[in-house]
Amino acid sequence: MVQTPGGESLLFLTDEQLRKGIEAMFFAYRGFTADPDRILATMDYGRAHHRALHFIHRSPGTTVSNLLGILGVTKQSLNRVLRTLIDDGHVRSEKGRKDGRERHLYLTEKGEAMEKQLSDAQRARMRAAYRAAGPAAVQGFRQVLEAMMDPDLRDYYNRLREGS
Amino acid sequence: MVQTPGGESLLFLTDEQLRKGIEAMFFAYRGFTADPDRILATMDYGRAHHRALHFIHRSPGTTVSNLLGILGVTKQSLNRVLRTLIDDGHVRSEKGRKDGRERHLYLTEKGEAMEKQLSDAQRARMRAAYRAAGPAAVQGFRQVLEAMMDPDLRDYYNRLREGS
DNA sequence: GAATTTACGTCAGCCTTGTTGACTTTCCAA
DNA sequence: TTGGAAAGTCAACAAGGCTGACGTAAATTC
Repeated sequence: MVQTPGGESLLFLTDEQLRKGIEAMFFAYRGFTADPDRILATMDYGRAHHRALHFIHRSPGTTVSNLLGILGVTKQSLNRVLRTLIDDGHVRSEKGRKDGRERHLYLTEKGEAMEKQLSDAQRARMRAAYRAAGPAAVQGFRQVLEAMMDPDLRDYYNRLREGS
Repeated sequence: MVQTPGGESLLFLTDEQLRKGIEAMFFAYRGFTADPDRILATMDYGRAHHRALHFIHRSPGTTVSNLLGILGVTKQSLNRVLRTLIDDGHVRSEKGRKDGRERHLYLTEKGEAMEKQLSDAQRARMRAAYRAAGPAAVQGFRQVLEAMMDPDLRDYYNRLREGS
């Protein structure tokens, strides 16, 4: 048992522990995306569409460049996804009133319904995991994930509806 | 504040909390893969190669079909990746002694060196996050992630070097 | 001993989602 | 009024998933 001068355990910082953490992230992320992926496969959409829907739902009226920053893809890549969502009537794009260059993005009713279907499935898995692990574990979960983010993404994360 | 009859807080199960957890997973996973991705880009490899290296390092002598189960891809997809790793001398494939149909996979010295370079970077980020969050948080982190996995993947996860 | 099954490899073709690079249109602001 | 930012679009390409089909060697079963 490794002990610091102060007496706290450092067992959790061994390479073996760190590898377990890495593997946990890998396998958990698979579970995390599995349910929405199954639903998306039945429609003609992919994970990229889900991500766009999620963040537009979360920040209605967000601009394209804001979304680019959050998603970390090129505008060509985002545009392809956005194009299909708009054409299919899931997303509405509105020219900015103040700055006419910007496009503000909103979900239509149809888009909201689809977002709900996807996030219901994803939240169900998250809820089950939270319930199984308990509130204290959930707090630790969030703390470690937050510490793992790149600083600029952490800012985005914290600004998304100051809900904590 | 939502309270159960027993008195524990259920605030952590609100939709808003669940959404924050979903976003935390999304942003954290980006950070999680960022460092190895940067290194891989300089070589001619991708994330798929990293995954194969990781699990071959972890379970030397593992078979192709075992790896297929862990990674959850088709053999055609894995084979493309494995082919280049073998051709480049990072992975060695050995016909099974007991069962000659199986191929057992090992990292060469070169492969071990590359795996180390990648996992050093990934562990450094994980270590920093663990250190920032503390041992109690790490335990919670692992609990929630484990609960989020599909059951069969959880079994794989637990069988990977019974290190806990 | 023959037939079947299993493990692996490979060819061909397709899709999604990422990338660069170049170019246009629109529009704000100095 | 002009320079630059925001957005959209076209073209081409790559990684890494997928399906389906087929071949071979080895083990297993009948």
